[in-house]
Amino acid sequence: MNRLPDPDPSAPRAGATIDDIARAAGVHPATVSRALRGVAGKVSRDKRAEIERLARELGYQPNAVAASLRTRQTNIAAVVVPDIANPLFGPVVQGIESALRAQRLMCLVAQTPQRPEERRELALALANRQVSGLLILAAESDDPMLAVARERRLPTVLVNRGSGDRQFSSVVNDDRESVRLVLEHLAALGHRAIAHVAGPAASSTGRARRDAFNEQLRALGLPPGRVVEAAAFTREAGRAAARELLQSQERPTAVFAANDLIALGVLDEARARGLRVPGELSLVGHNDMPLVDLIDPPLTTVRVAVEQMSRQAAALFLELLAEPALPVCTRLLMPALVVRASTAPPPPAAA
Amino acid sequence: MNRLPDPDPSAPRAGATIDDIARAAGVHPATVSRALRGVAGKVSRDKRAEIERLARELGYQPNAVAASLRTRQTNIAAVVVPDIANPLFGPVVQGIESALRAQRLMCLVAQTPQRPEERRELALALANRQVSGLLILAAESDDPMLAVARERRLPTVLVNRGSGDRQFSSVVNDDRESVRLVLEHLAALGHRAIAHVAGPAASSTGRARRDAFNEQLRALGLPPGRVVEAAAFTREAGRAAARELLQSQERPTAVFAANDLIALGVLDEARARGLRVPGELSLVGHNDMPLVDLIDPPLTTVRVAVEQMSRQAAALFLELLAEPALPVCTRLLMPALVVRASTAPPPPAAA
DNA sequence: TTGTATGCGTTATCAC
DNA sequence: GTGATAACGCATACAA
Repeated sequence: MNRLPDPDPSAPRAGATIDDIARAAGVHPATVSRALRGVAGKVSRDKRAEIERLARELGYQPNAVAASLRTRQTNIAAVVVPDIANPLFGPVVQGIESALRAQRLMCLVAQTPQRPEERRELALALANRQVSGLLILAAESDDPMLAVARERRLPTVLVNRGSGDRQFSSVVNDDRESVRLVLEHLAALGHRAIAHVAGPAASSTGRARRDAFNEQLRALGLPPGRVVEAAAFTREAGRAAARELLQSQERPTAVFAANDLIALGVLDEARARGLRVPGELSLVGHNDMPLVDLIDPPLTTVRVAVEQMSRQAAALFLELLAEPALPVCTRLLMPALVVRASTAPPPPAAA
Repeated sequence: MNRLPDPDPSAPRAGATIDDIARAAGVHPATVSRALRGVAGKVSRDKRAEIERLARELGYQPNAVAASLRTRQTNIAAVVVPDIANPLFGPVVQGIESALRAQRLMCLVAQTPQRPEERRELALALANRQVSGLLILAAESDDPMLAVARERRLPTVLVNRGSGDRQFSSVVNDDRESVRLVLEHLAALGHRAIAHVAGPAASSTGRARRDAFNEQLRALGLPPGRVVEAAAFTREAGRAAARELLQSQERPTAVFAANDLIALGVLDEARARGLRVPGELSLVGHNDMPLVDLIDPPLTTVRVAVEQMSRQAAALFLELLAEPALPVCTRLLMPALVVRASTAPPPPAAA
């Protein structure tokens, strides 16, 4: 015999189960289960009422873990994000959570570990918890998490990064368009010496924007621009990268930063060197994160359709849950240039 | 008989269970369980090795849901937060998640619904999923979630809001100290007509800062200041509240906003009215959120010990899990004034 | 419409 | 050390 006295010997309060209700109502547990879940046309009007009354009376609360074990579904979405505090990812997660919870899905949120091994472990842990699927923000290329997703056949949506091999559905900003908008704007102002502070090569957006940068420069008939790589999408990394860029002899007249944070770092460095922005140096960021409209000077940047991104990601995820065999698809989001005051024509001398 | 063909008739890939391994190894499932969990001194060296080998070979992955059902613990912490995208809460959640995952706890993150009824439902849903406990950010007073936490005996930590009735442990900024720092600073600059744009009365920080405002004004021998209430902790609400404040005849010479977002709204409104900040109006925010150092003018504000907050919240939560009967405790975090350029002496005429 | 039987995958107790 | 057994709480196929 096993009365399971293990977990807690003090046995605070049992908490009624379906069996308790069945006993009280003089019916079989199966009937209670059906009644409480409102299975249509399967339980008589009065019995149902009685069962519901008793459930309320006994303070019955269903055990979702037990139900999950039986039905093999948890209704939990795993959201994996590099950094919740990031001003781009935060809003995306917030949008995803809202959309998903409206469909009765809860979100297990985990931050992406650095080491590949830990990433793999994370994905495995998530899979072992039987999550319904994965939403991965800013996955890196060849991410071990993707391998796990494939092995375990987890419905997966990539957000803000495409899968190079088109193995997973994704929702991403159209980075080539972003870059085109920026460069056209700078070219129209008269800039020809344009540099790019790229994001880490490990990130697909980092690579995509860098490639597009070179490509669009050519397309616009501009000379090749210098590219330096920031070690991360942070203000500090941006500043470090800018140091290299701004101390050289042929200083660019305009800098396109891979994201706003990096742009702020560039701004820090320009300030430190006494360079006026935009007088001596034009600066463009990317993402239009909150408050960049209030800094001095208000930052010209590219607005990513964050709301669309989270909406579409959630929608795609739900489709995938409903139809796991759904063909892989990529949804491109159109960016918009937001011209503010950090860009101006180049100084006469340099033009 | 029931082979449970219900969930998925296509039956993609079984996925080995403990029983499969037991069969393959010619031992009892219980032994496999013990071996795989590394229960000390309970299974022979060689049998364990063999079992581990087979587990690897069969690609065994434990089903955490089943284990949770049996052990009655999920190792999932529920983090409830008004808005993940909020520049204060985002970092707090990020810190909590990091600290908790280091202890093998996953975070179910949910955003606080507006309606009390929905809040109650959320808390119930969380409890029904058998989460190990709750971390609630910015709980409102008389929050139905707290009632559920009590009823269901869920280990609960309140973050950035105290529970009025001291029923729950909490980690909060010392708001009285915050206000003291601000008012001393403004008084030292020579301000006497100081107003406060308060947060919603429903929030404990809103109330706490407002009360402290009146109290500290008296303590410093300053005349009572006007208080207007913003409908929410947002830039828009701040602007709306400021409208009321700045159009009146006896305009204050300094405004203390309940948080930075509200302060930005006040700044918007001041700008719209052609008021120079800090020349004609000094402005102080609260929280020192990212980028307020870069806006024009750089905002004088109060820095909340965000990292400490998440660290302590996680630590307190873990203590509570280990010892549910832990006496209720409140951990106060010391704020720091960050003086930047949005504050200056009042204009001569008004001084 | 309701009851019966069984299993989801794991772990704890008890006896050997 | 190991096996046998019995749950954890719920939900379904099937029979009645």
